[in-house]
Amino acid sequence: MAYSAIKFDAAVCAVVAAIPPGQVMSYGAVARAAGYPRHARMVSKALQRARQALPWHRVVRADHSLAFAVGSEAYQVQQGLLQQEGVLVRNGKVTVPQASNLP
DNA sequence: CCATTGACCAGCT
DNA sequence: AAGCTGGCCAATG
Repeated sequence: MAYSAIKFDAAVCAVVAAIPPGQVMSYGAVARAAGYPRHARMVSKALQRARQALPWHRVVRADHSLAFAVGSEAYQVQQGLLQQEGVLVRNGKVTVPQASNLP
């Protein structure tokens, strides 16, 4: 099956849009959920291409650090957006407050 | 068409 | 625990 950037973008778009607030997902996880296990790096391209209002800030690295260089504009923007969602960024790593209650 | 680049990841030292 | 290495695969020059 040939790779189609359109379908890939659509799948990534859907997955990212489905990430609930206060939650984050790694690029690899998004790629897998979209059906493209090895395309972690392509997710970034897809997000750049997607001009829609996607919650791209909920996509972080597998080690929970932001994908941008520390101190860069994008970094601060993402951090701010996450903070609005209730996600804190400390020591270069995202930290989600208890989003679920214990049963 | 070959070489370089990336909003990455898992494994090893 | 923290850093390095190779692998990955499409986009770009």
